[in-house]
Amino acid sequence: MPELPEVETIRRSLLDLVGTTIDTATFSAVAPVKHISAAQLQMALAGQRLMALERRGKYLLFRLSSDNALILHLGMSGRIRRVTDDAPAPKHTHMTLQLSNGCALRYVDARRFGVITLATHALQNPYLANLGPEFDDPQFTAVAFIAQCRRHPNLSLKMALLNQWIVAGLGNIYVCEVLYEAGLNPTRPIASTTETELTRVHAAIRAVLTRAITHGGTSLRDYEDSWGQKGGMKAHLQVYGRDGESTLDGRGSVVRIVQQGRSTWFAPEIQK
DNA sequence: GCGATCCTGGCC
DNA sequence: GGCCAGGATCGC
Repeated sequence: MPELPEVETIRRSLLDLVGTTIDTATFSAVAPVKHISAAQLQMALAGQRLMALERRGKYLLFRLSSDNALILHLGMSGRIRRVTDDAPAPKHTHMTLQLSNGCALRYVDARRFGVITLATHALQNPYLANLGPEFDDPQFTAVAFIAQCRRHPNLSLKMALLNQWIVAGLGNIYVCEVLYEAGLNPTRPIASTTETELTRVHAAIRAVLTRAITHGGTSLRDYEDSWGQKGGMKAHLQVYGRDGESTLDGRGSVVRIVQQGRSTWFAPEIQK
């Protein structure tokens, strides 16, 4: 479900918990814990102080006093909720962190496409190993972006932005929005694009993600931050989910196509 | 590259 | 019952 802006919004909603200690960590029998057993992870988390909360692409990183980091990915349906009472855990609660301030964090993920894992110091973890740069990294320049794109000439623009190695954090919503803003057809292969066009894509990535974070992400169905607050970016989407309608700004009409099994929305008259 | 696959749930 | 869903990996 969540892309970079949603994960970033969740991260910010958790920042007041930095400095608290994880008293206990418990897992469901089918928790999507990877590369370590739930029992080992439970031991690695108990008694740990939460030193910092970071984000890498769509991954949320809980830095621990042991120098390890708890890594969470929310997949399609993952949510993180905080609770201060002892209300029963909702269905599909796969991890509960009981914190020293009396608050508990719940990781809820119906489809279990998410990931719960542990990284050692320096964030050694296979899930983070092949991630591309952050969109706001000073080293993520238009020149660097174009150079990475040119290594994959056969990829369509849609697929190039959706994989996580050219730039990290984009998902289906924001890829559609970025390509609308750049005025490019999502089916265009990288090889057919000019430097100018890719420079526009680079600028659009930065603009769209920044705007989405400002609005607290996009709540289509069930995305909320850890307080249960929905994001307001949906009201600003130009093309995503609007097949048969006009773009939000009224400049064109939106169609839906399918690329490698994923829906793409775009406005053919505007995106060439 | 492309489709299949991992899952559950909501909607038509 | 069928289709769709904010993701990513793994085959051929």
